Amino acid sequence: MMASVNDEEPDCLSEPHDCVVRELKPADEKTCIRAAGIFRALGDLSRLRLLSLLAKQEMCVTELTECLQDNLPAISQRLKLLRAERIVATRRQGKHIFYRLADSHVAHLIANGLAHGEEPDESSPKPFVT
Amino acid sequence: MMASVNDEEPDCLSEPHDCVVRELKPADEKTCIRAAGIFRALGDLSRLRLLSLLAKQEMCVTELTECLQDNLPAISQRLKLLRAERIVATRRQGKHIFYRLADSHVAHLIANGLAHGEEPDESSPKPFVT
DNA sequence: TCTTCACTTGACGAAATGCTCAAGTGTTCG
DNA sequence: CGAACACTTGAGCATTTCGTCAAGTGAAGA
Repeated sequence: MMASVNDEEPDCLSEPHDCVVRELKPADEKTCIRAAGIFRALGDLSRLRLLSLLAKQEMCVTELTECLQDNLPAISQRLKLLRAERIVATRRQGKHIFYRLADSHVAHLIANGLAHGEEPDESSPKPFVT
Repeated sequence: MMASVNDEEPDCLSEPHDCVVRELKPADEKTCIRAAGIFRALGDLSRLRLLSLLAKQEMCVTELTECLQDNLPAISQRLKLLRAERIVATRRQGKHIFYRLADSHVAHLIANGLAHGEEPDESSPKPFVT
């Protein structure tokens, strides 16, 4: 079950090359967990499409359904996950529930990601098979 | 197989409330696909930890293995995926292969995500069950 | 050339994820 | 109150994804 950690001293490290940085630690664990959760939530095509709409303006579920041409429970499930990650926030108005991006930080993240996605590709996009 | 698109006119839209935005379209499809791919790649705890190291400095695979206390094939698989998404780039130096973040855009995205992850949580983090 | 080191790849099983359908909540209006 | 509307939730299934082990590749040095 445990990952078999490489406890043998590799020559690579005992016999140092340019940079030996064995002491360097990854970012704080909780921070990573939270950030990974956000990225994972953004890392789904259907959810990102939905968020690209909410980045433009607040919308209710039925409107999202209409704009995305998808069925309502599917949208609702996605919104539920996005709410759990606090990427979107809600507001009730009568029978309608309006969704919006939770904060400007999230909005920037999405805008930046989409901006990067727009960049021209030198080589092929590579759909990556595991 | 096809999503059962809501082709009935919902009262919600025929009888407009504050904003009726049925014409609003999500961001360009290719852009979304590419962006979602990047976000998905960042949205895994192990990979994000790895990237948080590369955000600090270029490292070879063995060094990453040491810093992350994980086994080498696992790291290599993650790097393969990150390379496919062009999030990291490589450089060969003798027997070593050094990895670094592919560009500053990606670096910003990671930095922003981690910064957001650091923010204090008002309510519970909610590990979201599907 | 033959070995060693550094790393990559393929294959397979376990776990997580996403969608769909059916049923359930909560709000408004007659 | 009771029906209609807007949405949420639960369960089950089909994929996708991730880690692990074993085998493979490529550069460097003896």
